[in-house]
Amino acid sequence: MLDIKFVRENPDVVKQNIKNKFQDEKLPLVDKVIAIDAERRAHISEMESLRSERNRLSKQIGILMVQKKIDEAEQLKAKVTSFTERLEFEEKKAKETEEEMTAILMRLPNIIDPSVPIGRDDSENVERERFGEPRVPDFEIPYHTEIMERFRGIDLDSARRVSGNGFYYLLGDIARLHSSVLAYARDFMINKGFTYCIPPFLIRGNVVSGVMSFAEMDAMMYKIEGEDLYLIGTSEHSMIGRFIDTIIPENELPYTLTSYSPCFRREKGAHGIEERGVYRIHQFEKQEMIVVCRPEESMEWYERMWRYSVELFLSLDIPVRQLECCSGDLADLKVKSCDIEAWSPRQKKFFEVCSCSNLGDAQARRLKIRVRGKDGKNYLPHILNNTVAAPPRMLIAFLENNLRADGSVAIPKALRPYMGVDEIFPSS
RNA sequence: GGAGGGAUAUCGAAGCGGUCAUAACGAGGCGGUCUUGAAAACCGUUUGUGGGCAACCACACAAGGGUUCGAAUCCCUUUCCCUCCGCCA
Repeated sequence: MLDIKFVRENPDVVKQNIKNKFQDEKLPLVDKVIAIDAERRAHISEMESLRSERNRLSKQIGILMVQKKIDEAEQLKAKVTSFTERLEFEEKKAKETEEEMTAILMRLPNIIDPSVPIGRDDSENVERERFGEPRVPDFEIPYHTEIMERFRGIDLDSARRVSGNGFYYLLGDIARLHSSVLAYARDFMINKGFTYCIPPFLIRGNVVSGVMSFAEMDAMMYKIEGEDLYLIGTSEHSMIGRFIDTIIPENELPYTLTSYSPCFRREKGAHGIEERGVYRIHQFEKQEMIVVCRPEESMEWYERMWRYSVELFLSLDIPVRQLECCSGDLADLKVKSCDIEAWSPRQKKFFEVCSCSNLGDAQARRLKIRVRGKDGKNYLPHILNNTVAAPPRMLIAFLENNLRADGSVAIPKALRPYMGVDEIFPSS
């Protein structure tokens, strides 16, 4: 969400940004929102002067009442009543134009960073760098569910009967691997100086609508029947919700948080649930990182954050690449974002396992999250988020990359303290 | 779940239909006087958002409605906190 003042003063910048994102259909919105804003301010001025007049007269009425000058007071009362209708009209108009303005502002994309590559859609995303050696072994790598089944590590049939498609039972070593990865990811971030946090897994409707659009809400969120509560789709929802409508003392920044939560997603719409396996599911667990920082530091944090993901995956012997989102593929709220993709020796290509985003001040403006500066003035912080690890999906990359010809799976050194063993063997 | 009490600035707290929300009164923070330095004392200063070129104005007393010429104050709904009872990991 952009600042209306910025749009008013820099309409050409806003329009060029829309063109860069190939959303030309939104171009007319810029002039429209500027016009509505002018109308809105006119109504506000009129409303406020009427209120000022009413306050002045009401005060006089009070004084007259005390002095028992009832007739004069009654006359003034009539005078105030005479323009209440006009006041109510201006109040209504001011509110309406404000809502119209906000609705349009929500649709205008955030100004992207100059470094973002210009491109129409995900096919034009840019590979920036590869890390590790993508290898294709000389034996065949089975589909990830098959690897898990060899360990008696997954039961999708029962999950379908119990909960439906998009859920899983993990068992034995595979379940332990899942927990180990989460615990390792948690400690990895704690060692980077992040504060570990376990947030609420259910949040209120007003928090949900604060952190996402209505369309996203409908496509993603599960609602608890008869309660004003939603299951979170990611811990980011409750983590950011924590700061809604607050003023943060500057000396507390940066907030560097790493949160754990289960994530629940309806996955309604475009992609739907992947038919086989644990690639795209209704329920998974995730370790996340969130940074709230001063605007001038956000790009530095962005670079640091995606590199943390790279470091974590390399420490588990999983080759990755950084894929930068081009302008057209970048979500409207984001200034810059990239995916960390893990190597799949089975598919002989990379697939998404982490998503790192710098949202600039857009999220803070929407949610009224402010920082009190040393000079006493408030400003909007920048907010970033990134995946540390989402085990069900990353287990695919883990198992494929650490699988040996004899069917056993090597446990990388970093994970051994959590797994207790160097390798795991399929059940006979 | 039942009964009662409460939510006002950084904190405590007064105000309980008007003429003290530019929020009394305390405390804390900041600046100053005094002091070799510190403490104490004294003086000053300390909310946010929006509109306006500005002077200034409007809005905000948990949130949202209502009554009224006028609401922190009265009424309704919701949320949170405290005390007691019941239930329960």
